[in-house]
Amino acid sequence: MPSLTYAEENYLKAIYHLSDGGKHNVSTNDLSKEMKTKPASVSDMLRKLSDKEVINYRKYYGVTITEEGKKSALQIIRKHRLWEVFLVEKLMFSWDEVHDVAEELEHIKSTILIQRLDDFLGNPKYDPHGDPIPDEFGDVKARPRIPLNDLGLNDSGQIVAVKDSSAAFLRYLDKVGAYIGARIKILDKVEFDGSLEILVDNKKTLFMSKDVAGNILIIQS
Amino acid sequence: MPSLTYAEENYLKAIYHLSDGGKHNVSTNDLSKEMKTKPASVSDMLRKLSDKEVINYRKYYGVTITEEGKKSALQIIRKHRLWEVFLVEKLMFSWDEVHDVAEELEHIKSTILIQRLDDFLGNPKYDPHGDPIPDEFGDVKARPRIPLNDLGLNDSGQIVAVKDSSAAFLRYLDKVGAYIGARIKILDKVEFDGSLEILVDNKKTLFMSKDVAGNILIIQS
DNA sequence: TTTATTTTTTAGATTAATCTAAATCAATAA
DNA sequence: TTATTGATTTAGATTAATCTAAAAAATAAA
Ligand SMILES: [Mn+2]
Ligand SMILES: [Mn+2]
Ligand SMILES: [Mn+2]
Ligand SMILES: [Mn+2]
Repeated sequence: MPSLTYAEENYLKAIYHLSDGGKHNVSTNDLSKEMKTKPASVSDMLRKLSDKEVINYRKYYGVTITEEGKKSALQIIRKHRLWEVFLVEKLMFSWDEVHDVAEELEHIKSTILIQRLDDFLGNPKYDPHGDPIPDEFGDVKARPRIPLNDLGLNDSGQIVAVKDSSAAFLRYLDKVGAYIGARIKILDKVEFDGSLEILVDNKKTLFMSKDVAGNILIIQS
Repeated sequence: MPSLTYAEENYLKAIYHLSDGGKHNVSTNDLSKEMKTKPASVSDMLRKLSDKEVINYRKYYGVTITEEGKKSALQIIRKHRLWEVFLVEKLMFSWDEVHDVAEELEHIKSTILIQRLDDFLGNPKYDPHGDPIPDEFGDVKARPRIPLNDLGLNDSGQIVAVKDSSAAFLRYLDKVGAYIGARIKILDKVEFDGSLEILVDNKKTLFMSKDVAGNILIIQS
């Protein structure tokens, strides 16, 4: 694996995410938006990443991630998610507080550190937002997850992840009492605006907008 | 406290240490040696640190650290040492493995992270090398410590810290069975080369060179 | 108290990561 | 199929952290 700078790691991770794990092409403008840098800066960075052979770059046609790049990206994601677990499980952070700190911790370079952190945490399979943690070889246990939106009336399932990990969204979920692991059932779907009424843990009913429901990921059952 | 870059933090910490906590003046060449950079680079950096008012810099006459600078340095040292405790106590690192990783972790910017790490570790007062951990206000519980060298024949005491934290030295101590907390007594002092014979925990006798003894710190008793 | 030596600073480059402004390419629309 | 538009790249700067080589200042030696 080529050695990447801090900034290169962040770009590569963004490319991995925006391409949905390498499935699609990513454009300069999309990256520019994601990274909050100007398109010109992105072009510069793409040349560097291409030189290091972690992406395939054809000028004017966007990028795809290489197999090598995917491996590197998955190691960064692994670190990010393990640190998130550490912060929540051991340091009592709430799930809306961990992202920015993990964004820094993910760049600490030490293989042994991550191995031992993984063991210390009991080799967790998912992070606090329900996202799978790649193993040391980059293998990911992907569960099939669908947006809460896609359930029909009277369907039921379990919340397993969130699509949006912003503090604002997570705090909203805390407030209304939606959490990962919660069992839910669709009591009503409003035609007009796509909003839902759901039953949480056979106990509490909850109204939520289409927008919110689209960011909650479910395993149907 | 002014915000410092990664490199600025490392220089400031070096200045703090080389000046023995602000007691002495530090020269450009000394810093250059410590930081493994050229004197020219040090001069550049001193101007920057001076602009941020963490050091007093008089061209050609070296630097002293300001009160503000001392505070900043102590926060970095606090983080470094807390992370070292974490690595040893929780992740099963040995005391000779922690330094380089802590050197990176100390730069993670998050007040809440350090507060919670401190609590998680049970508010330790000393790091794995016996060095005191400054509290959140920068207050340090300094114990009087003397080099093992300075003890006289039949004097006894307890190992509380090491002066040299290099992996080589620490592994040597592991090998011969000297550790922090060990009770020791001077059985013999060789005039010729300053080497010592000591009794460890009333059990095991140990020979060590003057050089080694000078890097072991003791509280006499 | 001159001269020589050592230390320190300045000048001028380089690399990484960013920016703005200008140029260029590709896709779309007439 | 050409013109327009929007996306992307290139050119030229800037800031941070380093370097080498040269100049200047302080210290030590004669
Ligand atoms: Mn990051
Ligand atoms: Mn996450
Ligand atoms: Mn450091
Ligand atoms: Mn230490």
